[in-house]
Amino acid sequence: MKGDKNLMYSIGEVSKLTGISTYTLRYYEKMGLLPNPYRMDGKQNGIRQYNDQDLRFIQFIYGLKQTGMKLKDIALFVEDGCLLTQNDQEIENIQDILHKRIELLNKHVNLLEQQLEQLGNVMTLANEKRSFYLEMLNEQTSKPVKHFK
Amino acid sequence: MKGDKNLMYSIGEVSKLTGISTYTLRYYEKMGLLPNPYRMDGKQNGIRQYNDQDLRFIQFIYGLKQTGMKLKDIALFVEDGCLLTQNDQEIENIQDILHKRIELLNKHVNLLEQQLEQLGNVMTLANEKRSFYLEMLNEQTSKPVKHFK
DNA sequence: CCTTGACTTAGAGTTTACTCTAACAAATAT
DNA sequence: ATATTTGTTAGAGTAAACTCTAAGTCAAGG
Repeated sequence: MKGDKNLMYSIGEVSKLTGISTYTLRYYEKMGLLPNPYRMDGKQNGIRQYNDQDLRFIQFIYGLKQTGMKLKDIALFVEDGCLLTQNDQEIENIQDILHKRIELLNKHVNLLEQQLEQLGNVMTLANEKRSFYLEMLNEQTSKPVKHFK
Repeated sequence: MKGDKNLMYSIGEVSKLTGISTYTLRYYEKMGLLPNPYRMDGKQNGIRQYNDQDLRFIQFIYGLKQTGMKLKDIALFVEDGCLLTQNDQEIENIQDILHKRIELLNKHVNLLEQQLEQLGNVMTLANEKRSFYLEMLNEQTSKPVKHFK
């Protein structure tokens, strides 16, 4: 709880803080990427209220998405996470759930490592090509310009 | 020309060598990601023939795509490249084209650097979460299992 | 009181990037 | 000679991931 402001945020505020549109936030919720947030009671019954923990969770999930995890895989990950908080589940299942989550994370970390490698390769190639173009530019400018017109 | 086999490849061979489907290769060509390849003359007039240089180009382009460059941006990049081989262009334009290509590559390299950073963050978080789950698993297994059933 | 603005929902529409189908041609295999 | 394979085209279909619309609720400001 250290450093937490214990504030609640509307979907609009979360949208501004994360850069994810409200459409997309609701869509992610529907798709099972985000657990159902608390809703206000009384007259404003139904309005979503996010806390700091929710916000951090959304940012983590978005990080997974941004680095190429499929929405369906993220949903799987989140689904298992939700089961962990259901105390009425049989205790034996928790081990299976933990194994599944660990496996999913392992799979993603592997993917990230591959991406890292490919990214490096493309950067090298891009830099090489850039140097080539820069060289061409130099040649262009050092020689008197020929006009064909 | 060193190391080149100077072979020609059909679209099917290119597909097998690159792992890109023939549908996708033709689609990329239509979208302007790949310059029009040579076609056979005579009776087999119309059949695409790719050489080693084409193959390397396709692989570079695919690398850009795989690391998150939008097809439209790749098309822009390629479009400018094609102009370079049109000798009837006015010479002044070549400098502009080189500047544009360098700018596009700079933009992409920046994007890649950002991705690299985000990737690192997500990996750290994923590893942390994984450790947490592993710890939970250990606690689970060291204690006698409680049955609620 | 009434407008403005932020929220709610279900569901329709859009964009991107393929992915495939249909209909046909030409070369190779049986 | 016929069947199979591999190619050609235009254009239709699909899946994922948004993105928006329509119709409505609620509360604060002028």
